[in-house]
Amino acid sequence: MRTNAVRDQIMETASRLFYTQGYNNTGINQIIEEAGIAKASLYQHFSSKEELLIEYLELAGLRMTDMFQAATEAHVSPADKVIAIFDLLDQLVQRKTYNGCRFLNIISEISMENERVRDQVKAQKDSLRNLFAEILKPVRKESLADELYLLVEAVFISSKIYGQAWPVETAKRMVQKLM
Amino acid sequence: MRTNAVRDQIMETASRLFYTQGYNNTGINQIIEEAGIAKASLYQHFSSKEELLIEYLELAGLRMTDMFQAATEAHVSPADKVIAIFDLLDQLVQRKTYNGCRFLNIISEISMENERVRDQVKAQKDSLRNLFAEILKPVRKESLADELYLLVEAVFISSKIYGQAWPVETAKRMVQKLM
Amino acid sequence: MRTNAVRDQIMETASRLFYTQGYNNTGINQIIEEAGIAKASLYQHFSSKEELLIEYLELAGLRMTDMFQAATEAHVSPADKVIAIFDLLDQLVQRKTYNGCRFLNIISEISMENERVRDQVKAQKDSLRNLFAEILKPVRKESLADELYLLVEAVFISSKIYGQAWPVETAKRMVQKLM
Amino acid sequence: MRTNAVRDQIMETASRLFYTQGYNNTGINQIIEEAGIAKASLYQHFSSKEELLIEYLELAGLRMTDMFQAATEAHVSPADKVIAIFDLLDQLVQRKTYNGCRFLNIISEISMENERVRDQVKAQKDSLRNLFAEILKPVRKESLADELYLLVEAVFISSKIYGQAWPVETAKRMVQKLM
DNA sequence: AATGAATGAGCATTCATTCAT
DNA sequence: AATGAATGAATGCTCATTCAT
Repeated sequence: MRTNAVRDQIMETASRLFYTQGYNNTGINQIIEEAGIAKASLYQHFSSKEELLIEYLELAGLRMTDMFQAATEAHVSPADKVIAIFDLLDQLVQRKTYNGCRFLNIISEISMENERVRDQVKAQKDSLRNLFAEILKPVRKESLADELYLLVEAVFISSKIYGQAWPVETAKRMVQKLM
Repeated sequence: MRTNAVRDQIMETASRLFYTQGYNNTGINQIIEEAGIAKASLYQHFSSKEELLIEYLELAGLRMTDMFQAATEAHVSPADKVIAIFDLLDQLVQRKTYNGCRFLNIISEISMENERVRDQVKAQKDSLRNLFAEILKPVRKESLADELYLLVEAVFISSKIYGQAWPVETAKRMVQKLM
Repeated sequence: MRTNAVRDQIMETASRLFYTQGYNNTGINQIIEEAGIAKASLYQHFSSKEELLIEYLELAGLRMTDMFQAATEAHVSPADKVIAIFDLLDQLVQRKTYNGCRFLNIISEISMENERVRDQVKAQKDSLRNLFAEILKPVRKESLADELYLLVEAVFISSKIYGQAWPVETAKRMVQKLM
Repeated sequence: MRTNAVRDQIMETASRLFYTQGYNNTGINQIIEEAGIAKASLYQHFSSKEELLIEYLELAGLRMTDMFQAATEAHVSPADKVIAIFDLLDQLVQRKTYNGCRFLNIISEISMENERVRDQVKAQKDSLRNLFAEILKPVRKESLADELYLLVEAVFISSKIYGQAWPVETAKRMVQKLM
């Protein structure tokens, strides 16, 4: 699969709109208009709006996984790696453009019967749980992994609700206690 | 003001559909069809779909607050009260019909610029945080309140993603550690 | 038919709204709301919205005829009577609340196939033509009557379009020439 | 930009219906049905019903202006040109399909607060006043222009009310007197 | 005489998708 | 590969009118 400028442009536009406005609130017309392409061109590259959604989740998943992975690599000790992840999280949720976790947003918009979407979300969340598990394996604290994972979810969602710093700060304190 | 059967029937139908399918995926047409009433009858009782949403959130908020409150009242010690809340949570998220927290679902569907909805969600979440704070006041552990709140959110959302028991069980273990 | 406060209140409200907003742009709901009565009460007094319209035209016709008649009575000579009519017209079309002639407005809103409405409009316009004819009879200038009538219509409609004084002033000049 | 058959078909249908039934009494559904197209196709060409109205007025304005202009061109003297205009008017208002002046009909249907519509109407009427003014300039009788304009309006509106020939005949007699 | 509740038909508009070129 | 035009189905909402009390 070669790189394709038009396809990338569509994906980039759709991603931005899906995140800032939500999937259901974003129409095909807005996507093609802001991407500057014809409607039929979109359907040449993506067979349906749902296909666009799946790929959006794939892409967002890769990027998010990379970010978390990268954040840990500058550190050696498991504790420092964990802290680095929560520092990254801190940055993410305090951005002005923060509008919640892409995956948590989607599962509230899409019926849970939609297996493809649900699997994408699960896969992404599993990768985070695995990251924690691998970090904690050397110190035999794998059982902590899902606890930390829960805190990440808590931060994602409550930061969106309140638009304030206390949720991530509270979570960080909890991390200290738990480790 | 007598009870109004039609109005209640509309609200009940809308509530069920908003919860099981989501707000955006539920059309007025489906509501009136399943409620067995005429379209104009719906608009006689609710001035808009958004009004229906607001009242749905109000109602759900009252019920949820009552449930949590009631769960604590059978117990005396703060620790027992807290445990009772997480036991209730356990029951909720393991129901077959569980489809996430109504409030977390909505904030992912509705633009955050919608102040009325946002305020409803915040109010509901604040009431939970207050409940924890009041429970913990006698033992001077108010600082724990928001930590417990975060765990509740984590359980709500990750239970929806995974449809499994481990998130709530993990959270309960964390509660033990934290208290 | 005794006087009836409720009925009069409905008629007064409907008249005001029909004139300021137009017949089609005025809903039954707005009428009953602003009149402060129940919907079924309106239908107790008027069998349909069209009935309301007919009576509105009757009432407006009576008032308008009276006004023109009254304006002439302070004068003796036909010329002065005619001038008095155009002076009254001048006042009417320069009011801030002027929104065109009620009858001309209606015939553009209602299908011409509606005989009842059409007859009301014709009757009103005929009464004005007759007034001019009777004024001019003593001086054997009945043929002028319809010319003056045309000028009145011209003033009504062009004043509405332009919202300025020149149409009525121009018409007055024409009257001088013609007499 | 090629001619567009569908667009023209929509415009033609809308024009016919707006004229014969009025703007408010013509629904989008009737337009698409009689034009034989899908609803979304209409909205591909016209962004709203109001847009359809504006274009209808533009088109009608061009045609009307052309007709009046053309009527004068066969004549040389100002007097003959003026007479030619009233002869054309005579033809127009005596057509079986005559249902009033499109512009006068619209201003009674649409709120005067609608600037776009009001401007269209004024522009059309101004063009007629200008035509008279230019015709009369060579003989230094520009002051007559608005008098003649008023007579045209009077003919338009009273012909609609009565559906008879006397209004235009009366107006023609007045023109003779005035010139 | 008066009412609040209920209705069927209609409104203008937008949706994701497909077709012919 | 790319397009503009076309579509059927659905959207949320309003209309004038009627009914049961």
